[in-house]
Amino acid sequence: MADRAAVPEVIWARPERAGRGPRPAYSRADIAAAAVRIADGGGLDAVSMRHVAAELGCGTMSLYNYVPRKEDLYELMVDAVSGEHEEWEPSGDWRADMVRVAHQTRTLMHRHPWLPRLMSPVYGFSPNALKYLEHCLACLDPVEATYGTKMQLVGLLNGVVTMYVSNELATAERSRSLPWSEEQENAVRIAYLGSQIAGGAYPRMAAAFTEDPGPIDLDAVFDMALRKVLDAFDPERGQSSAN
Amino acid sequence: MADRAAVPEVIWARPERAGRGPRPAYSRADIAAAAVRIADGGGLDAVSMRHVAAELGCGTMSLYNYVPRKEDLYELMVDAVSGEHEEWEPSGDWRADMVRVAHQTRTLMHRHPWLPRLMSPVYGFSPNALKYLEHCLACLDPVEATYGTKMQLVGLLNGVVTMYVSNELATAERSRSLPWSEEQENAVRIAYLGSQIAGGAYPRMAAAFTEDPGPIDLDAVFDMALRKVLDAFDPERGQSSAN
DNA sequence: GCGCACTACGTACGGTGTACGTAACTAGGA
DNA sequence: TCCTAGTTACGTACACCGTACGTAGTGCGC
Repeated sequence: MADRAAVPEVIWARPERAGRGPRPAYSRADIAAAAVRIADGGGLDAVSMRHVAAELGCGTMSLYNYVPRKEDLYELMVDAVSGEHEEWEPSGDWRADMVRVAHQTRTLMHRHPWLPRLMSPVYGFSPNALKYLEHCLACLDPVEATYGTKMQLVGLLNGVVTMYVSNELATAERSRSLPWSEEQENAVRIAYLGSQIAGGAYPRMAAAFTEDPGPIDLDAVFDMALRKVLDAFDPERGQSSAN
Repeated sequence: MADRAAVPEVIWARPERAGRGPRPAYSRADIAAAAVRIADGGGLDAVSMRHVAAELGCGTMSLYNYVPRKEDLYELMVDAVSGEHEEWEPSGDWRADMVRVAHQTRTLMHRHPWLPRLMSPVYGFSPNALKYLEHCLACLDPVEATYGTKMQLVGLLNGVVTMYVSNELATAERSRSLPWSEEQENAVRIAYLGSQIAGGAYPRMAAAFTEDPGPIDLDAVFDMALRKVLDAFDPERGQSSAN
């Protein structure tokens, strides 16, 4: 009725079970799980209302009883995998705890490579996101700072992790929808890059690419970036700006 | 013919003008400009092959002579606006230069709010991206570090800027496609958040939201995050990790 | 037990990316 | 100089998308 009207709605605010009518055949968790299963297996682009409905075993339009818009389906998915975040008693060493949080987020994103693309601050208030944030703030209890600053740290850390994993996954995820392999594409791009650099217009880029990088350890690079960000927020280290 | 075969291709490697046949009616720059115009005006989702072709004034399928896949159209767009990056003679103060670069990127993203969504490392080797990277490396000449480390700094800085602007723009961009206003949606979400917090399960979140934030100055927050990241990379400051 | 709100779902519409076929055109090789 | 192969131009068609709408059937609250 007037339910589909142009009034904003947060999916978490509507009850799973309405008072009247027949009892819903699926729970929100069922739906999220189905969508996550599809995304894990076929990439985010495989998540369509039709596919999810088929995976659930119901008609396409029945899904709209549970999920008013596809955007809400995404919100369900993000919340579901956010629930995979393991929590622990804060150790007292906030840096160690935050490193652990970040690593956990990274492995989560490796397990669900579509997650970075859905990472959006507007999903920040789903039930499991609230739990996660509360846990982060608990880990930061030893830090002398306002909650505003702590939220900034969590946000920046999440952002950096998301960025890093996005980069790690970008080519892999991209090649999923392309009719050629990741290696082929890389080879062509590097060949083109080489031809450009050979022109001499980009001397520093040329130097950067002839420089022996040594063995590249993605994990180590990730760790280093992490530590740098945490260093920047450590109140015990000298700082050039007020917090 | 066998040109559309499953062989990877970088759009920058194919010549704008082929030897044979009639001369192309549009340049790559024309096409990129048309797409950018549409995205600026109607959001990234308004960029469809049909719309761009119409904006150019040609048939839909004619576009495919210039742009083999839509993905390449995106690549054209990112490169085009990357060309708006202004360059300057490095000042010798690399921190100041990098701050300037970051601010420029941010204003660029405010001018083209669809840019963050298209920021992908696979687009990193377009002509204007090469120019941009070379300029960044030139600004970092005073820094004693390998090019690898410098590239990491540029990457991390870009990532942080992208993250920040994404967050700034997320709700605004989202509300573009929704049938209600951003304020309405925010009000509903905050109301829900309040109801959750009132439950008492998230004491720190509750404290964070009752804490008087004072006047929030997005520019100042951005500047602070920026400085923290730069601090972390400054070799003249003590550091807890090898570079 | 009546009525109504809810569930279920088929159909249909307007949009998307793009494969394919055809016609016009032009530059290189004979 | 002419021929022909490769390009440009573009209409048609297909599979798929999100979702508005209408119609049954179901079971709770009054």
